[in-house]
Amino acid sequence: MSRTNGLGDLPTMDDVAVAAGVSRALVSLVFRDSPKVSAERRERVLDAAKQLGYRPNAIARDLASRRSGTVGVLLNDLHNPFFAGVYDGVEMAAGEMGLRLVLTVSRQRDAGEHAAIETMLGQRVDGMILASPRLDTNLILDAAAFTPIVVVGRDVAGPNCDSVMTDEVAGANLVVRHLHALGHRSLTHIDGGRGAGALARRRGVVEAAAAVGIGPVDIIPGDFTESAGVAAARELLARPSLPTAVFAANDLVAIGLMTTLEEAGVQVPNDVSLVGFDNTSLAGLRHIALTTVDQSCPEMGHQAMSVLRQRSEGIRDEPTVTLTVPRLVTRRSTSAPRSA
Amino acid sequence: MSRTNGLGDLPTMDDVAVAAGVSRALVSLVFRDSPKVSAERRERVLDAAKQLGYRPNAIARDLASRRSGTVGVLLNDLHNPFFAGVYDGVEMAAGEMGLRLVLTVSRQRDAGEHAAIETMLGQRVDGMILASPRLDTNLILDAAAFTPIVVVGRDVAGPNCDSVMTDEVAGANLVVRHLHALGHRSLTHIDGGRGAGALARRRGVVEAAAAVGIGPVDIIPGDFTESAGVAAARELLARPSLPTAVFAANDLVAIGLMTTLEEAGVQVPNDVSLVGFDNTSLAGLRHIALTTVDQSCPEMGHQAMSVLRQRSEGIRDEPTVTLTVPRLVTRRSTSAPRSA
DNA sequence: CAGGGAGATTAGAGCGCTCTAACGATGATA
DNA sequence: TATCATCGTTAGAGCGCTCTAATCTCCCTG
Repeated sequence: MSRTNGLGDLPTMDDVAVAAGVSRALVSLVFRDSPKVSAERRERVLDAAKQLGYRPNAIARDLASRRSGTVGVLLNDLHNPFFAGVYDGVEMAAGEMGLRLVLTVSRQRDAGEHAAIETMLGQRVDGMILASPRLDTNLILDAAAFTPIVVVGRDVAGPNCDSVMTDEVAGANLVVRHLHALGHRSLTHIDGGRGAGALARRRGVVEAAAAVGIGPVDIIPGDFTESAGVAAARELLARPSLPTAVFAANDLVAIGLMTTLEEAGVQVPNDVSLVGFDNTSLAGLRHIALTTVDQSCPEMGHQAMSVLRQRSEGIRDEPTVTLTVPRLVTRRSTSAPRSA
Repeated sequence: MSRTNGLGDLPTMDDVAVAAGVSRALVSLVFRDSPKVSAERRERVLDAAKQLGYRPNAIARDLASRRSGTVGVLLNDLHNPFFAGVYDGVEMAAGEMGLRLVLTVSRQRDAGEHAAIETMLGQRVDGMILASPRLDTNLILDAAAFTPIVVVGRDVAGPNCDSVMTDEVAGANLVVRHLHALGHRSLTHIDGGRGAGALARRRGVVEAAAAVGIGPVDIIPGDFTESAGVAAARELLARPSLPTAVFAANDLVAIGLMTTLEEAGVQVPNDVSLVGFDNTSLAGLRHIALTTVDQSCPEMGHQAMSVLRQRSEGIRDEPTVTLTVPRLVTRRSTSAPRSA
């Protein structure tokens, strides 16, 4: 993109000022909705602006005012409805607060995340919300030295950096108790690997299982993608016998599992009960009907914006981790084990 | 977000210049990777910059250089995987061309779209890609007076404005011929309403149906959402008899239909064959297995960026509509009608 | 009618960078 | 030795706005 538009130069505030016969400062006041402009002048300025097709240059405004008025939002994977949910909440809160948002997508690559964060810092965003980043905690904290950061879905609290996430332990507890109540006495967990919150989730599963007396949890490594679910299913199918219940790292993984298992003739939930995490729109599809944990993505997004504002207004000082309360959503992918 | 970060002021290029004992102009050259800087000076500057934690201010750079180097991308609905696909293509092309992207999401509201476009114009983006906008054509063309625009999924060609979309007529043809070949002799179409491309799609359906001799197409109004599918299904269920085949405006609508029909005990495809459009990731889920039309979202996104670059480099001058070739993806939601 | 505000308007100095034109130093050329 | 490119470097004028402090009106008060 070498030239801008081939349409000549756009009118500036000075042009409007001349056309309206006032000073540039007055035009500036008009466009910032200042109450100290007389109705008559305001109208004259707006007329002139419309006449010229003037539109304030946000770049110049941001430079002169030394603040961008924007919050950067980093989403990891546009294909995962989890992020759409989080973004909904962020956007709603931003609207309430009159903030602009700058969205970037890192496509699940660490390098992409880092580059995206650097770009936002260069943009001088007034704050950043990182949704389920995979990036190294230290690199995130480094960035937090320049602008307040709120991380969603993972515990990265530190100086100038807060977190908003679900109470993973409580969530895992809900799942384990649900399966236990159905009669399951063993459990396989597909791990989320380096995905945000995966560690806490796994720890929660192990603890909860121990608490209700379900033997050592069988853990299969994975990540947060559908293909991890497919891979895990293949591994399970290669074994002499299937587990009665599988708790996947998230919905996407669960769907990969479900698909692959059913292709192999395994019935869900008759042969294997399946639980996901996130309660994405996918889980709710009647055809999937996945039992899962709702961590209220929009609420997390909304909270993230609130925390960010509190921090940048100085109300908040100590690093905090805000936990949302998870909720079990029971659907048709879980039932009593065949043996029971 | 009143104050920036409470961390004091960030170092500027001047600070780096002083620290390195050179002029600001030289520092500027270094950060723009100019070949005319001696290796020794370059290193000295980079050292000083690292020392100070300097990061170029993109806002100032953009203002001084009179170009933002960014392309604005407007996505309608983050929950529809269609947009994730288009974005993938846009991002890939932007990466190849070394352009920054600014993403905005309008959440299916016309007012949101308009505001988002205004914001991007204020940002002085070097171009805009609008994915399936619902906005009035004239408003889009107005915006095109300020910066080149490429519209994806809808025909809005005009001065400084191009379109990239699937050959809707060909797509509709594929579907109609597929259903006809299976033995269907009547067809119901759920319309996409004001959604991008819906008009062309409907026209294609009607024409193709006439061409193969399938009677007048039964058209039910709707839009591009899952709930439109639910509503359409309710309407169908209220009738004395069901159609043998339904072609939904897109995958989301088809899924809404499928869910609601099956809840009512109707079997897909035994009782009703169902076809979607977009070949989103949802359609491919084994549990959905929706026959649909692939319009290659990433390819459209990629093409959109190419067209945009051609236009801003002046290679392209006449408004053009680029068509991608649709492809029928046959899955389990279609079969011969019961009567056949 | 002087004095004092309150309200409306403006001058002017930046914000942090880019970019053109000019500069000094160096070595090649005549 | 004077002349001239060439290369690396720099001075300085903006880019289009914001924002503080000053100014200018107009009206009220005593």
